[in-house]
Amino acid sequence: MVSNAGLKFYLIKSDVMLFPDWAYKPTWSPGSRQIQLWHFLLELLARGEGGAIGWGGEWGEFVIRDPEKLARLWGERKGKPHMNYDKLSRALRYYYNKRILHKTKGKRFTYKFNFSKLILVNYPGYPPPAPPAPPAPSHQVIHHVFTSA
DNA sequence: CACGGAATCG
DNA sequence: CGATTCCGTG
Repeated sequence: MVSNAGLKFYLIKSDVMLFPDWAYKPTWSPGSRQIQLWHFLLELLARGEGGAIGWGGEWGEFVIRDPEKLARLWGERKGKPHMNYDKLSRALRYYYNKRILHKTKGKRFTYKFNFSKLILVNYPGYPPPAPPAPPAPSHQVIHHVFTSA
């Protein structure tokens, strides 16, 4: 992992993933509030932990390989020992209206992040006035994905 | 499994 | 507000 100009880069299965700092808050920031579910999912995905959850075919798509294990992990993080996939998935469904996630229909346990909307929802000041970064060619494509609506 | 209303909580 | 809990419906 490499930090640079408020952005973090993660190497995952030979793909370079980029998350803005605010999007990668495994712990609670200055505001000191509880971890959010989609933060938690990005955290597991970024680590490429592989077991419970992993990236899917399309950009931003992910597949829950072991739903009950994921629920158990999530429950541990939140101190909810009775967490299960039924309840976790309800929380995911609430993300549909918030435009953070949507379901990949037909594909079991498969959802997809709306990365650009994620930025709008959680970082109202986006995009920053001056994004003058002279990015390395390898990062430029991905940076563009994030900055375009 | 997936969806979404409703009540409830911290 | 962002879940958690519970549950009826398809």
